[in-house]
Amino acid sequence: MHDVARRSGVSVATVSNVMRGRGPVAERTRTRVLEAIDELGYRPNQVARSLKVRSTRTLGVVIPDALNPFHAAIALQVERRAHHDGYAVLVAETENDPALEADQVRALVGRRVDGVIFPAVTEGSAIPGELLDRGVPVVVVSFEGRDARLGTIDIDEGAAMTEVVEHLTGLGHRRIAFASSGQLEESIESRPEALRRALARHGLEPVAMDARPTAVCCTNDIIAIALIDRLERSGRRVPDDVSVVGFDDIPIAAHGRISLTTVHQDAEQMGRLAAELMLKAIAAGGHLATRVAVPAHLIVRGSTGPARAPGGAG
Amino acid sequence: MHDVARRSGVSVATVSNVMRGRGPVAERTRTRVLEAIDELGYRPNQVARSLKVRSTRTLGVVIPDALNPFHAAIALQVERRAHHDGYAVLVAETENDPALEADQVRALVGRRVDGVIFPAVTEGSAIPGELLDRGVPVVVVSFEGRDARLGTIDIDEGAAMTEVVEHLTGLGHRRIAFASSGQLEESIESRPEALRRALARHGLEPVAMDARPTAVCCTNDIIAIALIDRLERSGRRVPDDVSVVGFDDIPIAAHGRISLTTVHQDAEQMGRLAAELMLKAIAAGGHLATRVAVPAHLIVRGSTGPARAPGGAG
DNA sequence: GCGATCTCTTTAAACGTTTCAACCTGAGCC
DNA sequence: GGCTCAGGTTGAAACGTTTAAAGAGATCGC
Repeated sequence: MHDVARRSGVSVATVSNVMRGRGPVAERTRTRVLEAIDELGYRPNQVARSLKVRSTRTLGVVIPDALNPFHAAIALQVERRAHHDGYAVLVAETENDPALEADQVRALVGRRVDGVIFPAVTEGSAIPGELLDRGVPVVVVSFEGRDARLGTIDIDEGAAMTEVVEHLTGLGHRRIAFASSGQLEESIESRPEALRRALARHGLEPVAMDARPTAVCCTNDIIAIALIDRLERSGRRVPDDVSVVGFDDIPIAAHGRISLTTVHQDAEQMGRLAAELMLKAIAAGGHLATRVAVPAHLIVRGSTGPARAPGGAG
Repeated sequence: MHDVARRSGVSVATVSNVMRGRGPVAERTRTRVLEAIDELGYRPNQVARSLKVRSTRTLGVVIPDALNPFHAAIALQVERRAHHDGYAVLVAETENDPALEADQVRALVGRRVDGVIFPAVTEGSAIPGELLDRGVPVVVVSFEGRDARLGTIDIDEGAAMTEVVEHLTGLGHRRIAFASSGQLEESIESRPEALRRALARHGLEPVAMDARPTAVCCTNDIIAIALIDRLERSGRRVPDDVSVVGFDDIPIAAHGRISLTTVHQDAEQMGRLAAELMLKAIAAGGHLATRVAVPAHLIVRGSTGPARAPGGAG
């Protein structure tokens, strides 16, 4: 910047003015400065700027697993929307490990991100609260409101699970199980609870996986698809022997050979909304606690079918 | 930091010393400072530090499509490795759009990333060169060396395609096509060329998709899997009517219902290598132009089978 | 008892911006 | 001609760190 100033015979303050487009600057000067800028290939140093204006124009996205297309899609949308407004995004993986999550968030705080988005927050985590205490706006996409100060993209899991249960019971299923990744640390999991409640309304209870369920609901599509593979490799056909339902509706779920009955969520919309909420909160200079609900509904495909021997043993 | 200094009755320089763990500091002082630090919940401002030390400890990862699990896996590994060394990663999506790519890279330069990694670089892009000119180390994962100054994770597509062609011709296929995403802008695509050369060695030439090929090689697994779906929805069975081979070996390819014959690449290893190359280059203070080759080899699964009527018409 | 030598600590100048207040320079006005 | 006033421009102080160089006590040898 000094070089540009020297070369165009003005002060750095003026250069700053033309870069920022504010403050009055004579047309002649402006063009002279602009020339100098591209002769020198000058690119303003955002870190200096960040230091001065106390804003990094950077968002943190804390994601449990970038390989889950649902999470990836949300993160992608956030990135797009953020880039559009001149924000960059720092992604941090947690691998579902609370210690790593804490570590990552610490790093983000150190880097002074302007806000952090959790595309999937773990149930008991105190992290968002800590961020809010530090004055960092937070938006989570989550099943239900928690700390009132944070932005929430709400998905109505209860309603979705009700649809699932009605579909399944309508097909004659009574022994229904819930499946999630083994290393699930009672985290993220509001879903088994939602299922339990929906079943209860039909006088049912979830059964264990080794109780030969005729249908199983999975915590997400990845698990569901893996389960189908496991079942079929061990000789049980889906949906003839057992029905499987997923959650998220990732792209592969619609593939003819997979044809997974699942709960559809609009990841693109959710990501965009999350980013917009965040951007708005930042612009408003504070935590605007908003909650926006997005619908989720069942899509019936080929992985669910009539129960084999309704109510009977396997 | 001033607060910490005041509270513990020392100068900011001393606080800095204890934070950085360098310079001699008396045990008594150190503990006093540490106490003050956590009483105040002080977190050093990395942006100020970055400005001073002229290093942001941040890497840029420029990725065409975060929804492609192969790219996502590489990015993920980079993030892990980088985090391990105290680096953060800024991800930028290009959506295969050169203009957006340029824009994103400009943003990264403005933010003074210490290096940028391209998990998949577009063929004609001048971008890496520009970065190198600015003194920003670059590593690309790519098919062949280009600018000698950049780090390259090399994959031997020629050898892989040779395996593919041998497998296919061994099954009696002679009319073999190549398929890639429609909006492919002759970018990334060294693969059709590699296929062409491998075929030539058997006296064959690729045919067009509408010439009723008996086998088709896809530019990646996503395309291959989508192709299978399209074919089957239009009544042609895979592999009975047409064989399909992919590239990358993303996780779903191994699923029993998909069972895609494909070229396996170790994304995890590639990501890790890319990150390590970069970290090493940064530590060495320059562009250490290294090329590390990773093997890629064919995995035969169920999506390829004997040609129907060898050499004959569909 | 006095300089030399340690060990620990502080002073102050960066790093590259932004921004506020102050400063010019003409022009317009009476 | 002196006044105000507006448009342009600039000086300099931040922002929160790091780090080289200088300082301040102790300790020690003689």
